[in-house]
Amino acid sequence: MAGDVTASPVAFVATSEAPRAWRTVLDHVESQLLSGALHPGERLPGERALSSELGVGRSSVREALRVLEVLGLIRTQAGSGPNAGAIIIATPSGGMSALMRLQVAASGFPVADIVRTRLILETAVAADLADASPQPDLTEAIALLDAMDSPDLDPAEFLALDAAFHLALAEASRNQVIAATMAGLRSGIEGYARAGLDRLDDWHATSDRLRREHRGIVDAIRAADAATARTRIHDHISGYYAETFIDPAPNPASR
Amino acid sequence: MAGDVTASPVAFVATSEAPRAWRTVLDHVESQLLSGALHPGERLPGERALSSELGVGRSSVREALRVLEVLGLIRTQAGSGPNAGAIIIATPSGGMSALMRLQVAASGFPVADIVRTRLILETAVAADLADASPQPDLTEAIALLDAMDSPDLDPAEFLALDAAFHLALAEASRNQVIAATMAGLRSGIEGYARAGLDRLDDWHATSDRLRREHRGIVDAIRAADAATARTRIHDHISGYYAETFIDPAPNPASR
DNA sequence: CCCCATCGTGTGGTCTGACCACAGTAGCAG
DNA sequence: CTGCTACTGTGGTCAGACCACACGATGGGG
Repeated sequence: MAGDVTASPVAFVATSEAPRAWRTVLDHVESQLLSGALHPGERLPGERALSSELGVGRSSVREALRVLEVLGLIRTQAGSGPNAGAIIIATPSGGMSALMRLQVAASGFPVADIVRTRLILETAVAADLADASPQPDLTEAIALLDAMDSPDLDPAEFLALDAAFHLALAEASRNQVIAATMAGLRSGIEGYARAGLDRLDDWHATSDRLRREHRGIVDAIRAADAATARTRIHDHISGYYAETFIDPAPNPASR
Repeated sequence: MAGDVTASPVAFVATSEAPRAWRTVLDHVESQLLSGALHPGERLPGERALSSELGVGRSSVREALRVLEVLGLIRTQAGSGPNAGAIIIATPSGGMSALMRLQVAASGFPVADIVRTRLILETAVAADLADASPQPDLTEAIALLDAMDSPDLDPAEFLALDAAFHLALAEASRNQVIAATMAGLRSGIEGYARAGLDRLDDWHATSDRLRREHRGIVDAIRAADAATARTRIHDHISGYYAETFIDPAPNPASR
C-alpha cells in the first residue's frame, strides 16, 4: 500500500497501471522540471525531436503536451521559427491553470473545495518544513502524535488530536503566508494584495478594471447566473494576481 | 475586455485564441457534463464516433480525452466490448485529480497557494450566492462598492475596501462550509473530518493508517526530504477524504 | 553602409490510415 | 446446460501527410 513513491517524481496517478506512452513524456518533462534541468522560460525540444528521443509516436507526445498545457506548465505556439521553435515552459507553479478552472467549475459540492484548499495548504506546509534550514521545532506535533497512540481513544478524541497535529505542523512552519492562510486566509490575502501594488505600472487602469469587474460579479449574482458569476469572479481574481505576481516568462529572445 | 463569457460553459482558457480542434471536444463533453446530459457512470461515445460527430480528427479527440482523464473527469479502459465500449465518466467533482497533484507538487512559492486557495473559495462563494433561492443580502457588499467609487482613494484605501467587499460576499453566502473556510479553515476541516466518520466502515483500520502516515510525514520532514513529505501528506489527506467522501462511481454494469 | 521587403525553412496543428492487444460477445462443441 | 473458441470492435499507438504560420536569411533599395 505504502508502495514506492519514488517511482515517479510526482506519483502522477495511481500506481501499477498499464504503461502508457504519453505518460513517458509526461514523466520526462516533469522530472526535468522538478529537478531544475528545465527552467521557466526555456523551450522544450520539438515534438518530432521528443518523439524520437523518447521512442514514442508524435501523437503520444502531443497528448502529453496537451496535458501539460492545460496544466499550465507549458505554453505552445504555432509556427515558431526554425531553430528554436518548440514550447515555452511557463512558471511551474503557474497561476490558475485551465484545469483548475474546470475543476472548480465542475465541482458542485463544497467538500471538494475544502479538500482542495486543505490539500494545497498542507502540502505547502510540509514542503516548507522539510526545506527549512534550521530544523523546525516539531515538539508539539510529536507530542500530539504520542497522545494519539493511546489505544482507547474514541474517534472524536482522535480526530481532535489529528486536527491539532495538522495545525501544529502549520504553526511550526515559519512561512508567514501559509500560517496566515491556515489561520484565516483573510490577512494573508490582504497582505499579498498590498504587496502586489509595487508591480503595477498603472494603478489607475487596474483599479478601474477592478471596479468594473466587481459590478459585473454582483450583477451576475443578482441575476442568479451562476455560470457567469463563476467565470467573472475567476477572471477577476486571477487577473489581479496575474498582473501583480505571475510572471508569464515570455520568450527571452524576443527583442 | 469583458467579452463573451457565455461562449464556453467554463471559459476554459483565456478567450480570443485560435480555435483548436481538441477544444471543441473538451467543450462538448464539458457542457454535457455541466448540463447534466451526461451523468457519472455513463459512457461517452467511442473515439471514432466522437470524431465524426464533432467533425474533428481522432487525434484531436484523443488529446481532449487525455486532458479530461488527467483532470479526473473520465476514465478510459482499453479493449472494451463491442457495443458499449468507450469511456466512463467519473464524478465530476472528482476528488484530487492527477493534475491537482502535479500542480501542488510543482508549486514552489506560496503565492500560488494563496491564489489557488482564494480562487477556489471565491468561486464557490459566487456560485452559492448566485444559486441561492431567496436572493442573498448584498447590501453590505454594494455599499462597499459605492465607497470604492470615490475618486480620490489611494491604493491602500481601495484595497482595504476591496478586501472588505470580497469578505462581505463570503459572509453573504449561507454556505456554512465556505464561510467557515473563509474565516478560518480550521473549523471547517474539523467539522468535515468528523462528518466523514459515518462513512467509514472500519474506523480501526483507518485510524491505524492515519497514525502510520503521520509518522511518515514527520519522518520525511525531519529528513528534510521535501519531495517525500509532499507526497506523503498529499496521500494522507486525499486518502482520508477519498475514504469518507469521494464516490469513485465504478462501472455500474460490473455487478 | 543601413534598412526593409521577400522568400525559404521548420514548427505546431490537424487529419487520415493503419496495426496491435484486449475485452466482450456470439456461436459452436461437448 | 456448460465450457471453449473464434469474432468483433474498442482504445492505444504509430507513421505519414498536409496546412498555416513565425522566424531567420537573403537581397534589393535607400
